[in-house]
Amino acid sequence: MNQHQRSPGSGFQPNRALVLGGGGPAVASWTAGWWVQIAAQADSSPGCGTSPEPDGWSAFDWHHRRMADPRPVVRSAPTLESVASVAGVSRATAGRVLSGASNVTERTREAVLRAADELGYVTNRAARALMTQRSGLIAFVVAEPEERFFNDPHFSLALRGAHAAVAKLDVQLVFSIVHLDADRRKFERFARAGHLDGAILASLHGDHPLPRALQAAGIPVILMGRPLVPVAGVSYVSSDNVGGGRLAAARLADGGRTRLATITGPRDMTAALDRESGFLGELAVRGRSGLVVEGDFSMESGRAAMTELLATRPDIDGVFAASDLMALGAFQAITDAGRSIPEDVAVVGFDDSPLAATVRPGLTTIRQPVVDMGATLAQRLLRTIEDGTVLDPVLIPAELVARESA
Amino acid sequence: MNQHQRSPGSGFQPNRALVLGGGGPAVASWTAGWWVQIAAQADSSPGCGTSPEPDGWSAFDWHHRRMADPRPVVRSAPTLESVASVAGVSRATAGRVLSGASNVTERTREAVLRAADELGYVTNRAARALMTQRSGLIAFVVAEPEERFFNDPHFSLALRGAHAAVAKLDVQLVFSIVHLDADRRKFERFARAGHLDGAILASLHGDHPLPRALQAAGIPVILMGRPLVPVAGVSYVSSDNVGGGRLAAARLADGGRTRLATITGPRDMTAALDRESGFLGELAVRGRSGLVVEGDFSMESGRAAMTELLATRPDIDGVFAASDLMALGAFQAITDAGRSIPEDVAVVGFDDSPLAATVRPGLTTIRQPVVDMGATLAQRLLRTIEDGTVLDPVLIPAELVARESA
DNA sequence: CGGCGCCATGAGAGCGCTCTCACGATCGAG
DNA sequence: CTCGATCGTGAGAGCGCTCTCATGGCGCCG
Repeated sequence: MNQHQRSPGSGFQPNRALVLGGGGPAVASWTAGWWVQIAAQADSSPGCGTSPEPDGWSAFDWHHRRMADPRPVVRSAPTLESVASVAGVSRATAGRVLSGASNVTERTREAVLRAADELGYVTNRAARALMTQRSGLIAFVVAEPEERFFNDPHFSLALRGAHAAVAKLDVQLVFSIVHLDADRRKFERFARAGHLDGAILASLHGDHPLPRALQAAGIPVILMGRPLVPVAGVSYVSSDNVGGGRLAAARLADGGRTRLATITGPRDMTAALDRESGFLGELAVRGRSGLVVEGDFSMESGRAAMTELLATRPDIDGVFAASDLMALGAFQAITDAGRSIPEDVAVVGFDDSPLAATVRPGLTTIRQPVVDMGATLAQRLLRTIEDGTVLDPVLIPAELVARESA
Repeated sequence: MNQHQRSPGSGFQPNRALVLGGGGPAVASWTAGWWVQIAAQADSSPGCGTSPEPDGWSAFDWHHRRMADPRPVVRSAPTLESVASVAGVSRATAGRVLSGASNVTERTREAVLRAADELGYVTNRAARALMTQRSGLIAFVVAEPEERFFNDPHFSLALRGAHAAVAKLDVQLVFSIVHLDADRRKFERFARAGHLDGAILASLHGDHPLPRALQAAGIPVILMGRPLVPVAGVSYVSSDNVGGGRLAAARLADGGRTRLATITGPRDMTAALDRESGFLGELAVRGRSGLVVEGDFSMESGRAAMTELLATRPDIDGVFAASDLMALGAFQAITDAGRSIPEDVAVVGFDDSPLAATVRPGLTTIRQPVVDMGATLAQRLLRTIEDGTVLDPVLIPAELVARESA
């Protein structure tokens, strides 16, 4: 269906990755402010024309190589010691000032700060971590196949919220996708070895072992979405999926639609189950019922489910898709079947993803404030890290965003 | 335009975040495998009903609090020392085995490995980092406002590629958005303090100071996209934007379109400039010319630009938008103007983002293999970190993906 | 059989920091 | 003026690891 045609390159060169000459010396030998590295064995192999391989190091080799590396690395980052000597005080006192302790004369305080500023001193995190058992690192972990994460704006929006919440603090976000069991074990090792201060876990299917494992390793955890099986001591932040499902049902019913259906998410996630039960529950309250087809939150599954629905019940006139992506898939199926939205079939989605507003007709959907959720997750996790308090789970209200599709 | 309507909550409660009782003890006091934390002052404040604030800690406070925290943290993670004693060897020998050095008898080797396995030993990264000056951390930095990052799939796809490339190694990705100057300084501090091993910088506008700053701090850097101003010792990976622009022009011209225009990206980025010059260059070769309107890669700017173009030259029949998002914006403007795609106006985008295939009509676009680029960036950065070699910049060919819109 | 070299191992010195403890100076109370 | 409390400061002990250097055992050559 799609024709592909290779680009000729700027100068119409042959069909492969181009390597540009120049643009910087091939051998590094630069000098830094307070750090000097000297590239020893040049090996400025000019080629590497095709995709450069990471020549299959294992994690093991990576460190091994470093050890074997004869390159002289001159350390010269300013240390607390040097700050102290410049300021004419002891290391202890300098440390006191820099970590904000009281019990310091204003005079010495100023002297130390001036010295630190002058030297461009920055606390060495490794050393600090070694003492404090705190790394200043929080992980944002997604337990989905990579494609899913990146196709669904949902996760990256949550990541954004978490990043924003953490941005002001001296905490950094480590990003990880943990899909396979091997990934998970690798991540667990990292968490334990890296003194990861805590982790936000998003999109856990079924009874995923990760929360329990991290918990057991003494690492505070918070979940995005209610877990299928509760884990003691692990809190979560979820949107009000049941309420959202209800809103969707009400919207369709109030709009006069009578032959209704829902395309659910994967049944091993509470988000899917709750949206479904909210939808069906609200219909039941109104003395109605609806068809149910299972999807997996992806656009393709939405299209397939809708196609199936249209085949089963050609007179269907209202659909609630448990994600916007599935709703858009449904859009395609409906259009392909020659029907129109919303005249023939009304569609309600879930998420209010950026796409919802841009498609035509605009997608009526249930908004869950994902960015806020991400921020809330980070904030509460920090709280738990700080003093061990495990806050109660939070349910964030969903709201209907009415556009043209229903 | 959009009506909003609040969700009633599962139980039709009032209009605010709901706090659930239960779901885990409010006070943490759990015991870990080899790590015990005891939550001292309970303060299980049940409220936090609205959006919980991070009660304004500075980076400073965060660590200060920790210091002031009287909570007894019993360290009991197995150390190299304990592994050694279990295996009946010295710490040095245990270390040798665990870091893969040779010069160890098979017998002792096995003994150490068994002991390590038994104790669930994991190398303490802080301690290792302190010695090796290597953190095992690589940053993926985006120098854009947050919205941009998250609205444009481009970046997250690159992040995905980088993550994939790094996943096998014992290296973790630190994710950061650096937009404001304050962000940048904070990040620089982190980089220097955290012994960040290297950084991938994406989407730099103009002559951004970050690469130079990191470079000066001795931290290897690689750029996604050619920088406007070259930085000595800093390599990059870019798609062949000029070639891509040419392909777009050729496609439109070959399709018989004669009244052409391009919607460019922001002129402070080479990606935008190169696509534009490729497009105009190819037209020039064919003895033609085209209108130019500047956008900023976002959908909204594409819509605005297209609206402007249609007003200026109502008879326009072919447009090259320098990003898919802008192309979709153009779609809207064209449709809103009552014209049809591709009959009245043909549109070519750039990126082949996931959206391109799903819109109707399908968007003809220039594919740049962003995921691969992300991976390549990570691989080359690792190479530089490893031995100081700065590889030559790489240009990755773009290719035309033909769909219905042109 | 003495001596040389090689090799596996252990002892120990830090990496840069935090934090405890001891010490001298200052101060108010008796 | 003396005594204990208070306070700012310095000395120093590690955190857990890597890596250098010394050591002692063994094989090999002369």
